[in-house]
Formats: sequence, structure tokens, C-alpha cells
Amino acid sequence: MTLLAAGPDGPLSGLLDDLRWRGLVDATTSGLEERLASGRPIAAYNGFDPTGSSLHVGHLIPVFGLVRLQRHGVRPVALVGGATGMVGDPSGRSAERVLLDRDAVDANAAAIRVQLERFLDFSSGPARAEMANNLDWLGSVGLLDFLRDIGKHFTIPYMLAKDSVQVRLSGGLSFTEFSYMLLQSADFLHLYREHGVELQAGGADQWGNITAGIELIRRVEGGAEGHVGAHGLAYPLLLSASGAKFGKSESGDSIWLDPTRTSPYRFYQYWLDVDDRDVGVHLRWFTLFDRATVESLEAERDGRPEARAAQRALARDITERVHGTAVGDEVARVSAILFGGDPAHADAAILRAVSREIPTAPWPGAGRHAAIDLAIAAGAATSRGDARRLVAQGGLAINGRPVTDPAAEMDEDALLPGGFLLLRKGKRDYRMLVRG
RNA sequence: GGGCAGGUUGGGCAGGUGGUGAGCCCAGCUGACUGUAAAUCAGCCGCCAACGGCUGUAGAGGUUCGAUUCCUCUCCUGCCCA
Repeated sequence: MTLLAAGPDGPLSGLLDDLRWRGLVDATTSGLEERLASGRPIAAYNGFDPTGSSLHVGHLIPVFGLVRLQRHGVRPVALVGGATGMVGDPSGRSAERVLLDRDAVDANAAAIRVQLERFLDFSSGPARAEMANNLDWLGSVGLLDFLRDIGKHFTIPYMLAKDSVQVRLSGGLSFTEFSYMLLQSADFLHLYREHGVELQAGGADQWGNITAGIELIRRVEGGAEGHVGAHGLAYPLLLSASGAKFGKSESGDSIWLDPTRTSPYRFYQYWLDVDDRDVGVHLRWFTLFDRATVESLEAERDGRPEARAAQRALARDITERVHGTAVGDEVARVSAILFGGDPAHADAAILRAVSREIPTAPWPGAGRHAAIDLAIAAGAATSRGDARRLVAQGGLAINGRPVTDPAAEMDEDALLPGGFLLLRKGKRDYRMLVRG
């Protein structure tokens, strides 16, 4: 029986065309197209660093990459780099600490899996997603075995020729970092042997490591019966039209999927703020919209850019995928209140909804407080000098009214229904104080 | 272990071999114009009781009327030698 792999987005053979239309192909190994055209089931993996307990939007490129692979019938393997995530630390650690780290890695991997379940189907079927942790095989390998089984197959000139090594040679590169490609290659070999993984995907910056793994598999498995070769797929690095790093807020923080790190409101706003020039690419990369939908949203952006229909569709879709439809509804509603009417006239229930989504700090208590101190309390300024500057430049508003006198004082009479004080720094940075 | 070059504000730097850098670029913040855009322009961009004051050149000492500068030790980074 010949099983031809396929998924909701069509057969395996159409995968690369879909990825190309979406602009997701930076490089592939030359045999990949034919391998996919054969229609035989295939598994692919992508590594994720478990140094944190949450993914951020920068991770969404490889995550959606795996999603599209799965939707074309590829079985995706999300590899958590429990071992590779540990070696980067040069400081000497006790055995206990390493074991603690093992626990932390496990906890992080579990948290990341929950987030991945929003995207990938782990439930059933021939393309059922799975997770793996390279600590399970790299963690117990002895140095001598590693050198003999893996290191022997690499020459120093080959390793030195990698771009990732070249750019670091003059600035300093530890042996550990230099060896990283061997560890990643060992991962690919292991997954190839034990999980039938023939394809490694990753960002363009991973291409050198991906090809190193392919090379290792070729050398070790090249003569084996039934050898089918290994393949690589690299996604382009995403740069915004204005040259900003993708995945960072204006203040430079990462935008996390974890709602306790980045509120759903900020998450939604991040996508709503995407540059007109970038929104088409974002729709292709971070939604499952089909080609007709994407192109119609782009046409609307070109015709009525001020409506921001493409950004709204993008923000709504990705927010609901990550945080659920109820939260998506609420942040869209809160955004409409803050940027639509006069929030100072909202009732307590609405203000409570707003306070759930924007940074909210406690009202400093009874008595009178200077506007600048309230700005500091709310986190809109870092010092009194900073707050004075903000007021002098006309950038602070309280309850919708501009603050002109930095020394102006207010007490609890200024609070809106529900005990809220709404501060706005600049045009878009809303914060609240709430009486406890 | 020996030698050399470095460590200045979020990042990158300039200066400085005893008498004022809070000086430049980038990033960032605010305003104008706008669409919660982009681009452009303007202002800001260590702290404070603020027309003034204070702290600041890796850390700790020392010399001096006075140290970012000179001396000693320590820490960190890179390079060369062994």
C-alpha cells in the first residue's frame, strides 16, 4: 500500500509552492523538491531553545513553518534543546545545579508544549506532532564517545568555513560555541535514525548547522541500505520595512506569547501597529488565511490604508490563536474604547475590562498627589525629572485631559467610576492607577 | 606565567600625558503633520528640593590645592609570546 501524505492545505507535493508564495523559502537542499513530490510520508524537525518558559513572536516563524508542513501532511517534531541550551553557560556549576537546570528545562519544555498546542495538532493521525528533548540523548553521551562517533566525521577546515564561525573568529569564539554545530548535527542524526526525521527546518542563520547535520548523516548513513538522504529548509530572516528587529516592541522588549509577560492587549497592539509595507508578509507568515483572503486584504490596504483592515485582521487572528476568542474580543473592544471615544466617560465595568489589559498600579493612597508622582506611580515615567519633561512637552494626559502643570495635585475625587485613574503617555501608551 | 591594547551614560565612540565634557552618533522619548501608519521636521534624552545644585570616565586606595588624566593593587575583555 502506498500512502501519500496530505493535509488540510493539500498534498505534500504542493508544500514548497505554498511556502514560496508566502515568501518563506530562503534555501532548500537540492533534493527536497523531488522528495516531497514523491508523496511518501516525511517527518521534519525544528529546534527551540528552552531557556525561557515562553515563546515570543520571533519564534512564530519556525512555529508557523511547522504548522504549514503539518498542514501539507508532514509529521512535525518540535525539538527542545535541553542539552544545547545548557552548554552556553561558561560559569562552573555544581552537580546539583545541573540537576536543577534539568528540572527547569523540563518545566520550560512543558510550558512551551502548551503554547505549541495552540498551533500544532498533537492529537492523532499520521502527521501527529511530537516533542523531543535532546537532553534525552545528548545528556548521557560521554565525551570520548561523542568525539569518536560525531567529531571524527568533521574536519576543522569544514567547520572553520562556516559563516557562523567566520564572523566570530576575530572577536573571540569559545570552543563550546565552536562545537555547537556538532551537537546540532548529532541531534539531526539521532532524529533521523530513531524518529525517521529526514528534514530539518530553521531560520537562515541556522543553515550552516543544518547542512552540517546533513553532511554527518551522509557520512555515517551514506552506505546504509534504504538510505534516503536528509534535507534542509531555511526560512528568511524577517526584517521590517523600517529596519527594526522583528518581534520587539518599540521599547525593545520581546513580545511574548505568555500573557503574564506580555498582556494580550499589548500583543494585539503589536500586530495592529505593523507597518503597511510589512502587513502583507505578516499575513502570509502568521495566519492561515488563504491566498484570496490575503490578496483582498492587501487590496484594501492599498485602497483605504487608514482603515487598517489588514492589520486588524492580522491582530485579531493571531491574538485569538494564541489567547482564545474571548480574550481576542476583549482586547479588540478595549482598543476601540481607548482609541475611539472618550474613556473618561466609560462606566466602571468597561474601565475594569480596560484595567485587565493595560498596566495598572495601585493608587498611592489618601491625600493629594502631584501629577508627576502619579505618572511615576503608573510607570509612565522613570524619575521626577523624566515626568517633568513629559509634562513640559505636553505628553501626559490624565483621564483624557492634558496635564500642563507638573505640580498640579489631585486626590481621590479625580478617580473615575470603579476607583480608576487613566493616564496616557504620548498618543498610545495607556496606564491605570486603581484604588485598592 | 610574560607583554601589549582596552573598560567613558541603553549600544557604539570622541576626548583627555593635572585646572569645564554630561561631547558625538545610534537607539529611545515627546510634539507637529497623520491613519493608533511611514517619511519628514522640531524639542528632549544622568539625578534632584531645578535660572540653581549633585553624582558621574571598571573597582579600591594613593599623590595633589585640584585626578577622567599620574602611581599602586584588584576585576573584566581582546591580542601577542611562553
